[in-house]
This record gives sequence, structure tokens and C-alpha cells, in this order.
Amino acid sequence: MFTERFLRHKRGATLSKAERARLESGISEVRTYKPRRLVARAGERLTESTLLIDGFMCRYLDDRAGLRQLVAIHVPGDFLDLHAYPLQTLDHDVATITGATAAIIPHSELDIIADAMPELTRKLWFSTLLDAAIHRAWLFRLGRLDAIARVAHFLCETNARLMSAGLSEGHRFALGLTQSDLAEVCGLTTVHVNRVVRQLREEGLCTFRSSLVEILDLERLTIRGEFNPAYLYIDDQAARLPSFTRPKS
Amino acid sequence: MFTERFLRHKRGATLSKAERARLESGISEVRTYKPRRLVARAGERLTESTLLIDGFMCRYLDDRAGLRQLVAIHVPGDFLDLHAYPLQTLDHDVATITGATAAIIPHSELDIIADAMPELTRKLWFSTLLDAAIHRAWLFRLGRLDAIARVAHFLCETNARLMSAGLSEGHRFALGLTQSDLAEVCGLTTVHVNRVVRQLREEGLCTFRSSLVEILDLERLTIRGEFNPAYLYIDDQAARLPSFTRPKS
DNA sequence: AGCCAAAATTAACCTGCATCATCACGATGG
DNA sequence: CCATCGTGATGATGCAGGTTAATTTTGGCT
Repeated sequence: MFTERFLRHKRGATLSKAERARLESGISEVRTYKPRRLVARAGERLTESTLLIDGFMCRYLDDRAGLRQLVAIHVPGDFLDLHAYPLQTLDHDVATITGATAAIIPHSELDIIADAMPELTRKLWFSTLLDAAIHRAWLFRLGRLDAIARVAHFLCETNARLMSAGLSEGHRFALGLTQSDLAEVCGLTTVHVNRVVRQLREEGLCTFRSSLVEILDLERLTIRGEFNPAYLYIDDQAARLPSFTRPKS
Repeated sequence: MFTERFLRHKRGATLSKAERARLESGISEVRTYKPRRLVARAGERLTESTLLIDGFMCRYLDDRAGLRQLVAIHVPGDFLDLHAYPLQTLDHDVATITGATAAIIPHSELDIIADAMPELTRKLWFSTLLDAAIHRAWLFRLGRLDAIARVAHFLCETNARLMSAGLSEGHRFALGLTQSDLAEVCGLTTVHVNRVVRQLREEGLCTFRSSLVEILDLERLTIRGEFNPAYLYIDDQAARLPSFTRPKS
């Protein structure tokens, strides 16, 4: 039951029942976290990885002035620090956004899987590369989009990920982000995020009130954010998503 | 001889002789590329991956107006599209910057390695995660740094990577980038990059003339770019790098 | 109900970078 | 030999988004 969202609807990497069972049997512990807590610190030696079951987490880097740049948001089903298995230490901090529940899988278990189950290992590897693909989309967002498009792009991405995980119908979701979190995601100030949020509301694209996002016009929001979900590697067939989530071309 | 730079001086992932030999035996072909050529296109099904031996390549995403955002620069020793092995298709384009030489390794060979050599597989996995760590540093750069710091940070990173690969003494290198490439890396316009380059020169930090980068004051450049090389996972002991490349804290 | 801290909102002002335009220089080529 | 193109350099102008600061709203707590 803990792994049902992991790699759900991911093209060419969905887990078999046996693989899910194997992963679940590797869980040493299920841990709960309070909101806004540090979960792992950059540079720490990690000997276990964490599969997010419920709630939202994030990863971030600090600048010299102590300001955060978020580099990832994690939703239930994400194996959020699986990359710590090959890397051993992380280059960034991990924290909860909301309260959260996560399954802990010791690296010793992953060693056994890596030795005996190459196909499952390839899927675990895939899952870390999906995170990297999302990083690249974030680079595009920060490097090429203006403020409104950045926010629109992020909301489209999050919407698509939540739908793919089976956690949203595609028009409203609450992920516990404040406007200032959104600023840390988009490389903006909270003041400007507030202006952008207002404009998105005035243009009838979406609303963002106390962490509840409501998408009013997904098609226009997608265009505004230059969002193309190809990088999420969602299996359209399996996910039976509406056409907007398919690559345009 | 083709793999000598791959994972060189990378903490906990340096290849053994046997592993290097195994990888080399998997090379099906050595290919040469002309400068400024497309090597792989987003969405293509790939059945082989490419280990860069000589020259420089890049990966990028296009915005709607056709402008590029570079998401990675690759130097010799990088396994530049190893992530295509688990992902099967790429979410971005790959192109050469300079003329280049690369070793081609079919995915069928990687399958055999994945089945039989879990330790080598873990190191290959590590190498793709190193790229992801670099993506995160780029996110920090675009999200939190101003124009001068972005350029400074990029130059520090590239310098450190080239040193780690044994391709630079640490003060000058030529990687074939024009100012407009640098703009595509840093999310700036060429005009503004030009001004930044001038300012870096005037402040005595570094020079950038027709693709030759000369670092005049690495320490100040490092500070200016808020550069902390921890994310490159360089083994300081093995690399015997000067102290500036070690994390500050 | 009443309190308090966190979050959201708004205003006034400022600046870093984009945009547009022009010019110089060297390499390439008919 | 001049035309063209890629690259770099530089000035003028405008605006998107930053900064600062004050005010209001919200929601959790006692």
C-alpha cells in the first residue's frame, strides 16, 4: 500500500506487483513529520532513503544571505532522496512543507535489490532521472520565462504531477505553499509573486488562496506558462489524461 | 584509454581497472562531430549512449520563440546521455559546441553490465546523479544570483570540472563558448553578458576573449559567484586540489 | 471570544537588465 | 577586392521586478 503511487503511470517504468512487494518488504519504518521541519541536511552521510507517502516536501539551496532557492517539490509517491543511495551525501537540504508521512528504506535493502533485481534497479534509476528532467524544466522556467509564466508553468507542472499520482482531478489542489514559498520556487520576491497571483486571478486563469490552487482555465494557463509536459514521462494511455497534457507538436 | 576521465576523482565512484576495461569493451564505435551540430533531438528513441572523449557539448531546451536555454555543458569524461539508458527518450536536444569525439556504447551493452555488475551500475547511476546535482546548482544560479554572480559562478564551476578531469591547470581554459552561448547558460542577453564580461575584466577577476577564459583572481571570483563546489563530489584527496575547491564551512 | 504571529496585500520608489540601434573587426568566400 | 557573416563593443531608453515599509487579513491557540 505504500508504493502504489511510486512511478504510477510513468512511461516504461511502472512497477510490477512483485517489484512493489519487494520494495515494500524493504521498508524498515514509517515515519511522520511535522510541517516546516528539516528532514535532511546537506553534507550528512545518509544510510537510508525516504519514499514520500503523504504530504509535501521540498529540497533547497541557501545563498550567502540565507535566502532559499527551492530546487524541487515532492508529492506523495516520490522517492524523495533515492539519489542519496548512489551519492551517499546530499548537496542540499530537505524539509517538509506540510505535515508528512514517509516510508524509510535502508540503503542495505537497496544494495540487495541492486544485486538481485536489475530491472527494478533500472526503474529506481529512472525515478531519479525523472527528478533530473524536472530540474531541467525548472532551469528553463528560471532562465527563459517572465514572472507570470514562471508561476503558470509551475502550477501546470504540479497539477500534472498530482493528476499522474492520482491526487487531483486536475483543477484544484492544496499543497501547503505560501506565496513566499512560491517566490522561492520561481526566483522572485513575495511582493512580486503577490502581484502575479493577482494578475492570474484577474485574467481568469487561476486562483491561489491560502495554499489552495484552483485552475480556472487550464488551456490558457498552459499556453501562458509555455508548459509542455513531455519531460514528466507520463504514460498518456495509462493515465488517460485529457489532451492538454500531451506534447503539443 | 577512452574512459580515463570518466568519474575521475569522483568521491566514492572512481572506476576500478576491471570496470574501465568492461566499459571500454562495450564501445561499439568512436564518432567525430563537427562544431555546432545537433547530436540528439528531444523525443527520439535512443538505443545507445555517448561518452564524450574530446571537445565540448551542451544540452538545451527551446522556448516558444525559439530561444535556447542551456541546461548543461559537457566536458571530456562526461557520459553525456547516459540518462537516455533508463529514460529511453530525452526531454531536450544535445549539440556540439566545438568539434568533438565520442565513444558510443549501445544500450544492449549497458543491459549486460546492469545484469552482471551491480557495483559498476551504481557508479553509472552516480554519474547521472552528478549531472542532476549540477542542474541544482544551475537552478540556484538562475534563481538567486545577479548577472555578474551568474557568470562568475559558471566560470568557477567549469574551471573546477576541467581541473577534476585533468584538463586545466586551474587558471585558463578554452571551451569554445561565445558570449551569446554564455547568455544562454545564464539566462541573460548577449548585450548584458558583454557588459558583465567587461566588468569582470575591469575588476581584475577574469578575462573572456574569443572563447579563452583566463581566471585572474580565483578566490574573489569564487566569492563573487557564491561558488561552493561541494555539489561536484570531487574527491579532494585524490584530486589534490588547492583549498579553494573545498567547501567553505 | 480574544490574542498573536504568519501571511497577504498594497503603495512608493528605484535599479538591473532587456531592448533597440549602431559600429568595429576579422574571417570567409565569390 | 569587396560583400557577408559571426562576434564583440557600446550608447540610449524603458520597464519588469526588486526594495522597503506600512497595513490588513487570516488562522491557530488559549
